[in-house]
Amino acid sequence: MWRSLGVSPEELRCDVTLVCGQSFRWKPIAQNEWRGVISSCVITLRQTAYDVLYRSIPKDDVAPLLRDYFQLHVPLVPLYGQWCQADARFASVAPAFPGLRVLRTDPVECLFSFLCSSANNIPRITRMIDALCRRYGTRLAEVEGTDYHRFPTVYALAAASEEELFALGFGYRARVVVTVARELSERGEEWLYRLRNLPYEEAHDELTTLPGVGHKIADCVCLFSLDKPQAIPVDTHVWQIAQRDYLPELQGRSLTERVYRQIGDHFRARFGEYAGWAHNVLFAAELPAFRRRVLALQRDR
DNA sequence: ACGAATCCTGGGCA
DNA sequence: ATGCCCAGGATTC
Repeated sequence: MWRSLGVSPEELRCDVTLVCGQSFRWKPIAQNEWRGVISSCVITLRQTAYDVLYRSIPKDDVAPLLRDYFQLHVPLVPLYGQWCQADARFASVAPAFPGLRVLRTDPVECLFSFLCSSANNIPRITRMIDALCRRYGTRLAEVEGTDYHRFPTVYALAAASEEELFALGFGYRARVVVTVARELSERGEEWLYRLRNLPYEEAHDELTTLPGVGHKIADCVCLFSLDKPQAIPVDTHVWQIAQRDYLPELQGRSLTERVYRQIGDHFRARFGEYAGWAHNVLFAAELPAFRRRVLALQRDR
């Protein structure tokens, strides 16, 4: 039996939000339906013309969990209005991506997901995370013939062997995952959760003390799981966007630490407190999987 | 401080 | 078929 989340498509659209590389745990199971795991719940979402509906196993009423996960306390429509005012370029792509929110994912899940992201692509990262959960995560339920697992704890990952992860197809990331898991199990998982209470810059710098975590991954974890909406992860796509649309004087330069910071500062100055959310829309418009939407929008004008 | 090579793998492309 | 390039990067030199 479906329950209503009571949120309009302008405030939340699942189609892009769930599969644009913030979380790698959602799978489309039918037209306008997705299934994934949040915490220890297997959740099914259905987008309708007026609302988002949900079902969950085993708990029934996971509305509070979902409202937190989608950060529904943040009104998105006014932010889109503000960003369109601030930037003509944003205004030209935003209509193709209504309701695109930044998720509030679990920090452990977020960190290990992005440790797998280096020199990689979204479909493959999704497969790797899937393998990781199946192998090291607690099994939660079987739904329609598919097993769903909780994301592994750092302690489970710390007990894994590099060889085994390599065999699962992690490549050179196998070592990074195991190393960070062992370091975090010594510091305790709480160390990571406590970063939510620190200012953005401090949380960012703390994260880079972990081996294999540079600016980009630190910013991903800050934005998608640590309540730092001003964090701007500059990946190759954002680097392209910055050179092409915002800071043409950077063309021909390379993405050094200084340049990285300069790009983030530019976005923060332009888009304000929730710059990371705005950046996420521009980023999605750049992904191969969604670029057609932008083209279609521009054709219709 | 900067730039380049290196690391696993899979898909797209010439 | 084969080789090359690139994909949500960090590290080393």
